[in-house]
This record gives sequence, structure tokens and C-alpha cells, in this order.
Amino acid sequence: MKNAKISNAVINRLPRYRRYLLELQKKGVEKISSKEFSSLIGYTASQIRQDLNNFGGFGQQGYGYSVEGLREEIDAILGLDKEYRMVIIGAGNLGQAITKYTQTIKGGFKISGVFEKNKELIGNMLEGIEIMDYEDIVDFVEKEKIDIGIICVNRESAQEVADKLCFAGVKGIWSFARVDIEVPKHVALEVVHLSDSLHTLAYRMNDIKKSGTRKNKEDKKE
Amino acid sequence: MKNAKISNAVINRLPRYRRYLLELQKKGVEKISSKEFSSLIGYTASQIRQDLNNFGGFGQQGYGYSVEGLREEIDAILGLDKEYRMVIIGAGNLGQAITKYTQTIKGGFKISGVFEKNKELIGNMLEGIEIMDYEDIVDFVEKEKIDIGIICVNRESAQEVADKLCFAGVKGIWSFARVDIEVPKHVALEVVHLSDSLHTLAYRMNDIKKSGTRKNKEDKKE
DNA sequence: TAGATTGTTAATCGATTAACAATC
DNA sequence: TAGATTGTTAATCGATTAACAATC
Repeated sequence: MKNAKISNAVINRLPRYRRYLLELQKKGVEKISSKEFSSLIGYTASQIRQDLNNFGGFGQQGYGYSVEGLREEIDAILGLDKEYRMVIIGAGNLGQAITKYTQTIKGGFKISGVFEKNKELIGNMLEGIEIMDYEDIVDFVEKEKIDIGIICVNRESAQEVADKLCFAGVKGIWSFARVDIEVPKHVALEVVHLSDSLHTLAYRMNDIKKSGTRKNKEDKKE
Repeated sequence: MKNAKISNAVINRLPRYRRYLLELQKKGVEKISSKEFSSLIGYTASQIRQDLNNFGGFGQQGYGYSVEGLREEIDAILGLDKEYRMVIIGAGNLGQAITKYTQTIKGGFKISGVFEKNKELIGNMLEGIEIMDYEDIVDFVEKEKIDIGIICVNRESAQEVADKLCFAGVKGIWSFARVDIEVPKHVALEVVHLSDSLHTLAYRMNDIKKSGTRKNKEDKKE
């Protein structure tokens, strides 16, 4: 595995490569060339080879790539051959939604606890997990060696929760709060802005409508 | 408003500009220069001006941008000054999670119905909405003039659901299925791959660990 | 008017694509 | 060996940043 800094664009494509390789494996396909992969996944063959060669030469000239072998390499690159212990902070609507969803994600990602400030919710069960007191979060993360904190609290509390999680020693934060948070350099951060995603969809819907109207005048084909 | 094709990078930044402008408005800030905005949001002042000028000249030389004015412009660009009628397809874990979450998104996005194939779930209530029979989806979308279909079914059914929604006339699809789907050019598509997001977080966690080790040898500062 | 800051053109940087020598 | 396809270098393309004239 090489050492140069990998661009975000490449990292974001890796899970997608993996998904297609899993599908191919299911279908019993054993080898694939970058050209075949290209027509399947929609990236250029050149880009596929370029991307993979950031991490090593996984192919074989004249043959292509082993589907299973490449999938295993990507698993290792992404760290999906490891176990991750996670906590969810916030058991409101968002927290319930994410707890529910996260249970459906396959692989070594396990929810060890759900935490909440609101005393009325503490003690309740959520998806088979007891909701615990947010005050105990630091102890829990330390003792249970939690790797990932999932932030599902409101905008106002998100940074404070992140600070606490980082202090307690998590290695990554997955945040669904509608705000941009900051973490120390040694903690990985992935923020999902679902409402931003819906807003860009709205943009594209309106954009299509507009350019559609325009095209009817100038350019019927395409 | 100008006409050239706007790049995805720009479109994806628009909701973020909007979030910061909303915060500023809340705080009672009336004007902001691209330089001040830059140190707040973390994009270069140049990029901010460049981005905004894709859509029009919203600022004033020697003064800056009106916070409220700019936010209203961005609302209009994104189409957030309109109402959107949405349906959710799939009332399983994922569908329940997304229904729950989507209820918390502010603005003109309204869920008109939840649809499900599994007869056992049909008739149940979900977040105050009755779960309806998937067989009736086309009629419902046509009659209720639904704008957006939210796909929360499994990988295997996602494309079929998308086809049906497009046939029935939705203008946009927001998909959470773990698969890449295709839609006609006149339909906007936004796919959220939550598990991909978690996988890139895993990558970054492991990457930090590795480069951390490396740095301890060569380069303690930074 | 002078100062500030935009809008826009030009320069730079990085990512994607093309080309081809290496090699299975 | 000949054919196929990779790994990698070079060329192109697009997006970001810098510079500055326009103008409030």
C-alpha cells in the first residue's frame, strides 16, 4: 500500500466499487477488466485503474482483476475487516431514526449504547437497547472502548457532544446534526446533512423544469 | 439569473451557504462581506463570490451582501420558496426511520402518504400517516400531484419503484436504497448512501491511525 | 472623493482522461 | 509467442484561487 495523500474524490468512490464487486461476487463472476467494470459502474476504465493504483497493483496484465480478491483488498483499505463499537447520542426523532437505520447496516458496526439528556426517555428501550443517561457518556466510552460516536442531537448541543466524545477517546464521529462541528485532527469526522441533500434535489427539479422549457425552443434532440 | 450549466460542486455548497446565512439572520447580522463570510464558513472569499455570481450579482461593491437578501436569493435558487408533496415507499426499518426524520425537516416539504407492499403493515399508522397499499401508488401520485418520491425499499425493488414513480409523474426521487438507480432525464435524482458514508468514516479512522504512526517518526509538529 | 468590496478575468492547481510501455 | 490488459506517465479538462478593474 502506497503512502501519498488520497483525495476525497477517490475515497468516496471506494464504497461504490465495493458495492458493485459484492454484486458481481453474488452472481458468481470471478474476474473483471477495468473496461468491463467501467461499462457497469459508469466511471472510465482509466479512472478505475488510477484509483486502485493509489493503494497497490491489484490487477494482472492481460487478465484483469479478481472480483473476490479486489473486494477483499477494498474491504481492507476501508477497514471493513475490523469491528467498530458505536454509541448514539440523542434518542429523539433523529436518534430513533438513525438507531433504527444503523441496525440494518451489515458488517462490524455494532451499537453498544444510546444516550439521552431528557430524563423522561432514560431507561426506555429503543430497538432492544436501553437508553442511558448522557451524564455517563464519558465513563461508558472509556470503559467500553467505543470507537465511533453518532451524533443525533440538535444543532445547539452538537459541538458540546462532539467535544465530550473526543475527550472520552472516540476515533470517529458520524454526525447527523444540522450544523458543522469541529474535532481534533486525530479524530475522523463524517457529517451527513440530509436536509442539504433534499435541498439540492429541489434545486435540480427546478433546474430541469427551466432548462426543459428552454430546450423546447432551441434544441429538441439530445 | 444566468443560464450556463452549474457544476455539482457549486450546487452542493448552496445549502451550506443558506445554513450560515440563517444563523447570521438569527443573530441579527444584517450585512456580510465575502471576506467575513469566508472566515466563518471556511471557503475562500474568491470562491464565495465566484459561486454566487453563477446566479447573479447579489452584492454591492464597497458594502458586501445583505444577509437576508442573499438568503432569500438562495432560497429562490434552490426552490425553497415552493411547496413539495412527497410520498415514501417502504415502511420497513429504513422507511420508518426516514419518515420520522423527514418530518423534522423544515420548509415546504410535506409527506402526503406512505406506501408498502407487505399486507400486514398496510392500514397501520406511521407518524400519524396511514400506511397505504403499494398497488395504489400510481393513482395516488397522479391524483395528489406528488412531486417527490422517497425510496426506502430494499436494493432489489428500488429500480421497479423508481420506474413506477417516474411513470406516475414525480419530478424528483430521493433514494435511500443501497443501489444505484436510473431515471429519465426529466426526473431529478438524489441518492443518499448512508452505509457508504459510514464506510468512508471507517477509512478515515484507519488512515489517521496509520499516518499518526508514520508522523511520530518523521514529523512531530504540524 | 477615498475606501471598501464586489464582479470578472487570468493564473494555478488538482482531478480526470488518454496514451502507451510493461508484463502476464 | 501474440493478445490482452494492467500500471503509470503525459495531456486535458475543470474547478479553485488570485488579481484587479469596476463601482458603490
